[in-house]
Amino acid sequence: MIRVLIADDHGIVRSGLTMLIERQADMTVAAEAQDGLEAVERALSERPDVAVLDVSMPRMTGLQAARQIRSHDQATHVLMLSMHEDDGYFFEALEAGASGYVSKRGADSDLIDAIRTVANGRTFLSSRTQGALMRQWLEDGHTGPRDDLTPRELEVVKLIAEAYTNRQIAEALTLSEKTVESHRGNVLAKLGMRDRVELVRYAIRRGLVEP
Amino acid sequence: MIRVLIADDHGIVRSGLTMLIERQADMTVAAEAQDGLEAVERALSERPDVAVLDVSMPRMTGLQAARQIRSHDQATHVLMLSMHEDDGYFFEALEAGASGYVSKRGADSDLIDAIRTVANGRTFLSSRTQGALMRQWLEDGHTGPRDDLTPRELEVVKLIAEAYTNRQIAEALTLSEKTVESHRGNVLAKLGMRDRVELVRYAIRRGLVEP
DNA sequence: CTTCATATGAGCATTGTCGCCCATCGCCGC
DNA sequence: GCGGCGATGGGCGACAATGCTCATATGAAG
Repeated sequence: MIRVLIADDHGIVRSGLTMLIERQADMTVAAEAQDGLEAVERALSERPDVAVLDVSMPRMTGLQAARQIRSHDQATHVLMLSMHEDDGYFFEALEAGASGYVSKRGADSDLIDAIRTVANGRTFLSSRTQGALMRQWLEDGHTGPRDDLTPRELEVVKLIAEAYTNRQIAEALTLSEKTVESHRGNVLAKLGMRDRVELVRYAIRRGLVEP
Repeated sequence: MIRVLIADDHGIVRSGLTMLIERQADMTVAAEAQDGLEAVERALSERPDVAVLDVSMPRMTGLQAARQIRSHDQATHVLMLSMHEDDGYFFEALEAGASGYVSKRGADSDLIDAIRTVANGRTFLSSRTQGALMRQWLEDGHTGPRDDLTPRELEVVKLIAEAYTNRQIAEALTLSEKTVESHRGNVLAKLGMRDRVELVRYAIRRGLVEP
């Protein structure tokens, strides 16, 4: 019996998913959550085989929740549910430890197949595009490291996205303002961005901070 | 028997809604559609009692579809389904001829109640907030403020969150940079914020832009 | 041992942002 | 018609952010 955790902030969607899963002979819904934080709590207490997480949820995104769950419990496999198949969260989801990525646009059978696949410890991709992307991602040696950014740079980006000024970041990290500017400048160059506004969007996409 | 049309671009959501409705003794799903245009076609051919339309769909939004359906067939009542209860589409939905507005965040029983309510030609509101808004809307003769922000200010905020500089916004809107700064300044004051970084987060929270 | 990445920091010039005050115009409600 | 608000803009000053170049120390990788 595959025990599944459902996390989605839309009650109606949750009901639909639950009915879908309960209709399968080999699956049962172990818990439901209506936001990311609750998803992490329920995942750690219920220890389901599969956690189905919506990408976008209040309090904590699906990406952040996936990181939390995977870092505490490798036995729970994460299946990410997204609105659009072409959104930018695909790679981030894999880096956050997700074993599968399914679009809500897909058929319900896709979701069921995906749950069975990731429950067995394998990886599920919902579209051909993503299959190609995945192969490229693996070939590029992205198997271990998760970032272009160094830990220090990540810290700075996080604070920038929290609306800290360079000076405030310098104080918070006990650095010179100049050093903060260096890190920020290096990050902008690495990501091909122009200003902190783009960085904020990046940080939110990556689930580094909450909107 | 209440005959229902389901229109949503997310297959998994469609399945959930269909199961939910088919489980009711007095309802049946007469048709499904995966975008707005198809929703109009199916509504006009099947003439369901209730058309449940997602606000955001490809090819034609739920709002446009509602207008089309209502202008051709007053017998079909439209129930609008939205992602967030606080999005700006509430008033527009009513103006487009919707008889009800339900958030996907609500419980499944809300949706079922809403379908029965609008099938009887009455109006359904899914949340207390919307009840209050509705009363105000009726009292004000639908001059309802959906935000603290004026339309112009919303435009500017949107562009700020898209990483436009003041100068670029001025060009895009054919304005002076000074005017853009005025709008931005007024918005910052209204929302009690300090800089554009906070505005970006606000805009993303509000769903004005994608991260 | 040398090379490379990371972290740290400076100087200087340019551009962007923000706060504050002000003015005009048009529209709407009383 | 008066008063308020929204949209439009100007001016000025202070501060923040960005670009560019450069320098140093450290530790890991070769």
